[in-house]
Amino acid sequence: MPRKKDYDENIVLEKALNVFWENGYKATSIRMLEKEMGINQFSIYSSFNNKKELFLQSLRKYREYVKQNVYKDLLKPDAGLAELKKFLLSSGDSKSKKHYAKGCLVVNTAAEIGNKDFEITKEIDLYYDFIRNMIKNILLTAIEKKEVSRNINVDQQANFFLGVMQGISIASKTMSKNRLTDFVSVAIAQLK
Amino acid sequence: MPRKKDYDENIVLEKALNVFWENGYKATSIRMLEKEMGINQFSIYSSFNNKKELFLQSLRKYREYVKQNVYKDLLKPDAGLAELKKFLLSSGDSKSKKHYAKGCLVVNTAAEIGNKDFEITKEIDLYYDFIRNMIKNILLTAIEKKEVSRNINVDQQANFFLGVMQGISIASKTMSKNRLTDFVSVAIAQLK
DNA sequence: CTGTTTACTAAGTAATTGCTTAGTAAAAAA
DNA sequence: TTTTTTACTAAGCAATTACTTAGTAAACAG
Repeated sequence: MPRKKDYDENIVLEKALNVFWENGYKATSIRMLEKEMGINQFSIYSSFNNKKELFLQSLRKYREYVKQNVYKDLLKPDAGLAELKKFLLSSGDSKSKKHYAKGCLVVNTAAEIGNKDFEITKEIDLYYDFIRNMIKNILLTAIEKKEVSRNINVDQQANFFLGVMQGISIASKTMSKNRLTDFVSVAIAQLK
Repeated sequence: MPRKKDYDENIVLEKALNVFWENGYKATSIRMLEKEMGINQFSIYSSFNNKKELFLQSLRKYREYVKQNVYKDLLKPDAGLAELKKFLLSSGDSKSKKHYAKGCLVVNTAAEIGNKDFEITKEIDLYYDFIRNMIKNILLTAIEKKEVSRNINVDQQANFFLGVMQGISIASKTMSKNRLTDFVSVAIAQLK
């Protein structure tokens, strides 16, 4: 019977995800991936077929990652206006931690590849669906908790905050914390 | 005395701008530029020094371009709430015209290069300053015209709409017209 | 005309791109 | 142990990358 793989595909995929996140799709070379994933090119191709499929799998892994990390608090069933506020206001702080903000991998990908590749666009859509749904649930909870008016249009507001989050991802790369806070504050305040 | 150039540097720069706009910085090769600009590589290098400087000049040209085209109506001294509304609501329509939306070159560049290159970041900042200032003037006019309350925080609102416009640029690449309209409608409605 | 200066064409540079292949190592069924 | 199957290393592939260089063409002062 065959020899066993020396590496865990899940672990090297997460490392690949981080290289793509740091550099973007085009600017990430197989040699960079080889180095960061800690395996030979041959192994990359035997496990992930080609660069694009490795990227597609990275996008899927990213969705998993943010659910368990970035959006953890927002996904709790009782998350309401307070959690949304806290999350958005802290979105600008990532810049102070690191030398520069990486932004959201999906937003970066939308900017780089947009609607040019069908399969990549499908992954972008899936990510947006996830965000939109999460926000919708938060708003419904906020209504239950009487934190916001019953009269708000939940779907419309979910699309608004999805757009705002795309803006934040870009803005956090170059804009100052104060200006980002202005942006987010107005977005939240309009919920009355 | 020397021979004259066979091409107009202003014209070929505008063509270069469009190649960068369509493909992004990294994905644009000198061969592509050579072909679209209609001149030999030697001429590109003799006029623009290297790829990065050609890109920096393209970013400056882009600012000129949008002032004379995209933001023309918004830059009129009497532009107020009506013009802002009209502009934002029509931002999503660019998608219906073309096969896919190119978005804003500066937003695409912010996503691709972010804060990694000092000179490029400087150009991004200059563009944002221009947008922020334009919005501020529109809001001041809108107050004069009593279209919005005297009590709004003009600087804060300008940063808000700057963020919204970054969101629109990304969102217009993959999101549907209806969802974009939701996003923009809420952004405008909060001005009361 | 001649001489000087710059612009052109076209070929070439080394380095890097995504991907493959030839040869060897290891795991376990027989 | 032998055989089969897959995983590894390392070298190699053609194509493309940003950029240069050698040689020729054109503009015009003298």
